[in-house]
Amino acid sequence: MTPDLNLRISPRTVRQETVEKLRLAIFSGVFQPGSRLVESQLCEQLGVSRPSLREALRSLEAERLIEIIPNRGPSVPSLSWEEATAIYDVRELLEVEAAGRCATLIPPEELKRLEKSLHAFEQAADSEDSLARVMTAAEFYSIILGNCGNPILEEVHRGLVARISFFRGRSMSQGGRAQSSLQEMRDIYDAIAAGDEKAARKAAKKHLHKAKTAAKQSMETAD
Amino acid sequence: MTPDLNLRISPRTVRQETVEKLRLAIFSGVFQPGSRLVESQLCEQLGVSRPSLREALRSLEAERLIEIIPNRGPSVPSLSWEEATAIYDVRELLEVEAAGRCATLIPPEELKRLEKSLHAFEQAADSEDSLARVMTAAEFYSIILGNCGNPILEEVHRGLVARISFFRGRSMSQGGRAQSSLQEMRDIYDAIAAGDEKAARKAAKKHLHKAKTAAKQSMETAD
DNA sequence: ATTGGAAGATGGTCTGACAATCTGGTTGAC
DNA sequence: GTCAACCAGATTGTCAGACCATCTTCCAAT
Repeated sequence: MTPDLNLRISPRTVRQETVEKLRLAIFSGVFQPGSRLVESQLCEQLGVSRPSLREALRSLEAERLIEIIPNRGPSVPSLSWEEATAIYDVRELLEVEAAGRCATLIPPEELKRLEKSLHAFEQAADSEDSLARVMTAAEFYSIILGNCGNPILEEVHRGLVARISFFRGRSMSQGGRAQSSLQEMRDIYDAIAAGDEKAARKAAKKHLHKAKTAAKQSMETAD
Repeated sequence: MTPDLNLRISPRTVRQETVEKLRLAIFSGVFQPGSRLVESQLCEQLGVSRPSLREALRSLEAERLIEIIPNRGPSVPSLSWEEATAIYDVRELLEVEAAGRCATLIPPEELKRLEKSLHAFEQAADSEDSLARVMTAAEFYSIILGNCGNPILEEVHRGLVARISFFRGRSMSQGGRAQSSLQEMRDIYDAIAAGDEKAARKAAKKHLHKAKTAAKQSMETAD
């Protein structure tokens, strides 16, 4: 068995970079939800031609990161609370399963990485950098999903999390949320480290429920 | 509250039709897995320009229905058994949840539709039309997923099912598979009709396990 | 005030072109 | 005869420019 023959260099095309730049812009909130994205403006800002930009927009549309209405063009969708709830529910389904599988499957070196990422989140939780909180928390999940033995689970999860990144940023900024989140993540880590599948599922479920509640509150107190 | 103002006509663009035509072509096996899709040829066959075609290809790429390697172009990915297994496992997670929710949520008229689609599958199972079997079975699931109260669950499920359509066609052609599938689907229907959430989950789980096993066998007996 | 239409903005689509890269076969050296 | 280097064709990546269809907005006429 050849070990991960990923040596194939993949030339970075203009379109790929465009997709990544736009994706990052959406995550970081440069484009507010509901705002329209005008092709000619984006072309100028990104320095790419219209065909390249449009291909990039199609990719993002298929990822559901933007909406494209015929003859009106692309815009950043503003998630309703109903949709966000639906996403959180599916996330719960996936994360609980992943945490459970991870508890029996994760190799020692990956467990080490998980511990490190937990510490990184701990530091971020103490700081005021809400972007760092979201990033380190995402890293923590990413390791769990990456070690659940099912790449599809990971892929689907990534897609869903991307769509609620806007909510995560806000709920993580809530007073006290980061600290309680940290405790919940510690519980997940402890369960996985102990190889206790059932406890891992339970901890993951609890964490998701709390995250959902926090998101809802941040929603209601907004503007 | 205005009731579902979906009157907004959506003009069918060239690109949308191109996406649908290509998707259908992949489902029905016109493009064999592993085969390359040459842009210039597709343009001629579909009667669209290269920009339009390329946008359509980007959409399909994001849906994971095709793979695009830089400087080598698009091709239909040939699913390994490992990947197919991973997809079946996630499908199970989603379908079990959907069947369970559906049991308590489905309104009477939708239950009627579900019954009808079960009968349609029954007829298809007796015939030799394997495409009809796959289509009617898909309809059955579609109704369940559409009434689970979570549109995201439905959306993710649709995406996954699309990727294993190739396998479904083959396993449905296996001797006896359609009949045993019919019985399993009856069990799911009965549980939902009775409003028995637990039984619905159990039946859905059993069905998926059997479908997975059948897919594996059809895989092993192939060329 | 409402309706109707005209003008500008924007997206949808096409044509054509050129450069970068890949592929396969041919040639040449050993 | 085998292997390596190389060259030509095929294919994709990217761009520029254009045109028509549609939407939006604003102004004028009733």
